[in-house]
Amino acid sequence: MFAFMAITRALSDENRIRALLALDGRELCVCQIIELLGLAPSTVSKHMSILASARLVEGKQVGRWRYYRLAGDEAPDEAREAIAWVSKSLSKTSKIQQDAKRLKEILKIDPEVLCKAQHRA
Amino acid sequence: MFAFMAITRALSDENRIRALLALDGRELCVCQIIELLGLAPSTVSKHMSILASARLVEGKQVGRWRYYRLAGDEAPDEAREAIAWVSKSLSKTSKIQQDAKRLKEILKIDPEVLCKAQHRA
DNA sequence: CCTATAATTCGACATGTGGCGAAATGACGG
DNA sequence: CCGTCATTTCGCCACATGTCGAATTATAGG
Repeated sequence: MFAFMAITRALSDENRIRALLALDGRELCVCQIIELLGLAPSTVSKHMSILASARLVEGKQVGRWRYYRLAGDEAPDEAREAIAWVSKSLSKTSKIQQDAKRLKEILKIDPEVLCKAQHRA
Repeated sequence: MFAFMAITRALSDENRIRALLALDGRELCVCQIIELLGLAPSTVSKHMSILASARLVEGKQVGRWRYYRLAGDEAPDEAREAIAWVSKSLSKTSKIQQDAKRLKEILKIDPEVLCKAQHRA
């Protein structure tokens, strides 16, 4: 029940939903999610840690970068089912499609360059 | 997206989840839900209206009483899928089973008597 | 080592939310 | 109509949460 409520609370914020769906089919570096959502790094970091606590996503450290991806087989059923439900319900909506489009552009940028640009802003 | 977020926000409170699952397979009068959750009538009323706005439940007025039941076929897919997911994930947990047991006792009481008892408390 | 830098943690603030009790609403029975 | 009573609405309070910027941590590369 506790674990389940962690999932529903994690899903109750629109920016977290957008971050979650951005991870559909790929890994993303934190700075790429920052770019997509247009929020402060600290805010995005907190959102991702909430998603990770709920076991909806997993993070892995690669050098200075941290990559997140959707929870895989080792995650609890309820988490994977939640992801499926969210994805099915929203992947066709205009907001999420717009994000997908914007993400394509972001992925073209070398992460190195992206992070430095954020540092200056 | 708006409608979807209404669902996830509705599901992000434990008492609302308990109320939702209590409606699995039956209609309940507001005073019965009040009794189950042990909250003030005004609080329960608000919870139910949040669930209803998200189209997870429907209310119908019968005389002085208002009955709620789970959303049926006319509800959006995402709402019905959410209910299925919640039910599948939680119906076997001890908290929800306890609620089911307690609900059986509550259903034995004449609603008329139940409401009056609450009025005095 | 020392600097630069990606990410997180911390501290502060505004806003949102769950809770209650009191007052309002609406429906039934005299 | 008028009182009774189930429920909702309103006003309020305590607390949770989203957000940011500043300070901190950890890692790569001179």
